[in-house]
Amino acid sequence: MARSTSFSDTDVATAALAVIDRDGLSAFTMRNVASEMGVAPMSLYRYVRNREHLEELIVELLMSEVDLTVSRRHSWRRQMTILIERVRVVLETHPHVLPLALPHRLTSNSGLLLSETVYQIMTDAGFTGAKRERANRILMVYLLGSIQFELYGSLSRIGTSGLSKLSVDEYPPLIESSRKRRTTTSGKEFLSGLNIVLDGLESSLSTTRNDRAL
Amino acid sequence: MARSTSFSDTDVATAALAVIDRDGLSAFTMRNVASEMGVAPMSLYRYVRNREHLEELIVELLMSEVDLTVSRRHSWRRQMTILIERVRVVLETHPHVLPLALPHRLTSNSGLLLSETVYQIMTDAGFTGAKRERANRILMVYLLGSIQFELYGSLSRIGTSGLSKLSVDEYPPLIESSRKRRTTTSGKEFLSGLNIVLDGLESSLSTTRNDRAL
DNA sequence: ATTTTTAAGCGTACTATGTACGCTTAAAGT
DNA sequence: ACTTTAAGCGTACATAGTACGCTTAAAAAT
Repeated sequence: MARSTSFSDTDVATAALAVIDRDGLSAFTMRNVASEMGVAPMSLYRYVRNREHLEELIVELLMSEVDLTVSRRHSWRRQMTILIERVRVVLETHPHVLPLALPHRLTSNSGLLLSETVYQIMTDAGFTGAKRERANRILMVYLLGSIQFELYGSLSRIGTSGLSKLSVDEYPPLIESSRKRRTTTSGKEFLSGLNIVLDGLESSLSTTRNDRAL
Repeated sequence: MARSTSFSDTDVATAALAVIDRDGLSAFTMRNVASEMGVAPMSLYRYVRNREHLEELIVELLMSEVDLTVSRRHSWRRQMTILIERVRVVLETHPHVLPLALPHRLTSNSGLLLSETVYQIMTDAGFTGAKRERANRILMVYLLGSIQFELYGSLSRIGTSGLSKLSVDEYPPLIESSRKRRTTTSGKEFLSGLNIVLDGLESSLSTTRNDRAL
């Protein structure tokens, strides 16, 4: 009965993501995103309720980039490794978004789908009841913690060497390069650590009681 | 040769922490903190360079609350459990500060001391070289991830706002799990998960190769 | 083709916040 | 009492989110 919308949720999120990837998180303002879309600042509010809503759209877009299909022919460990590694890769591709992604990941539909997939793999692997709950939690915790560790851990190391006053947003190329230098290493560390966690989970699968003495 | 300072770093951080604990993170503004200290907004800048500096002071204060002394008579698992649990308890006591604590934890002196203590325990436990690095990383990752998970991640916390829009048919296992989470204390989950991680680490201690087939 | 309807698009403006600048003044040492 | 230096702060500005309401384009109805 009236004009149709010019932008989809994805369009808006894509524009915002472009701004963040290009100019850093501090450049993520409603005004900049609107400018990226070629509209006036207030026009953006025809598509999002507020900034937080826009953040949700961004995370939704991000998480939807993760391919959730895994062949069931693989062992559950391999399935899990493939899946979690994919998330890590996607998030590492957009390093500046991480501080947004963490708080919003579970309110996003795609985030829930990821959890759901992890859950499914654990179920097929034979985890049930409390063990499944715990396994699911540990895996998400490991994923979250690793991402966090890479993000702030490596940056603060730079800071120690005398660049601490530089913010991520002010010197994106510097941060970028240091990140790339560490990526292959951190990728190995990530998988190695994941294996340890999977070891622990695997042994819990065959144990009757896990509340061993501390 | 002139007037002496009225406030120490700790004084300032304490005031800021009081504001955050009482009124939440959104109330953490330079003006509010100054008001809490009984001075004008700009007076605060005699004690901190900027807001980020103040954030560092807060985290420093927080982490210094963690008692790092652990009896070496205990097994390394128990020592580690005690230590990490203490951190969790402290952070849980100031839930609103978490979003600040995560980015700043490694720039804080106390944060580094914690890492060192963990490192010491792992060394005494017989971890060396790459295994020790990995073990240390995994433990910090687990701690960070768990805190993050409790803050943003638990589905029960999202409650109505996040899950209500999802039909039960779409995500049955997740709904089921969020129900169970309400009955379990996060502390128990935390320790249970930590045990799994420690299981994995313990087995890595006796294994020559950990790059098992994926 | 004309009219009607409804939302797209946006100019204006207000609020909250961080903080630069520079003046005033209190207090510590002489 | 005097000098010195930083504590304390009033003023002011830039940035960012966003409420409000007007204008207008485009789709539906006639």
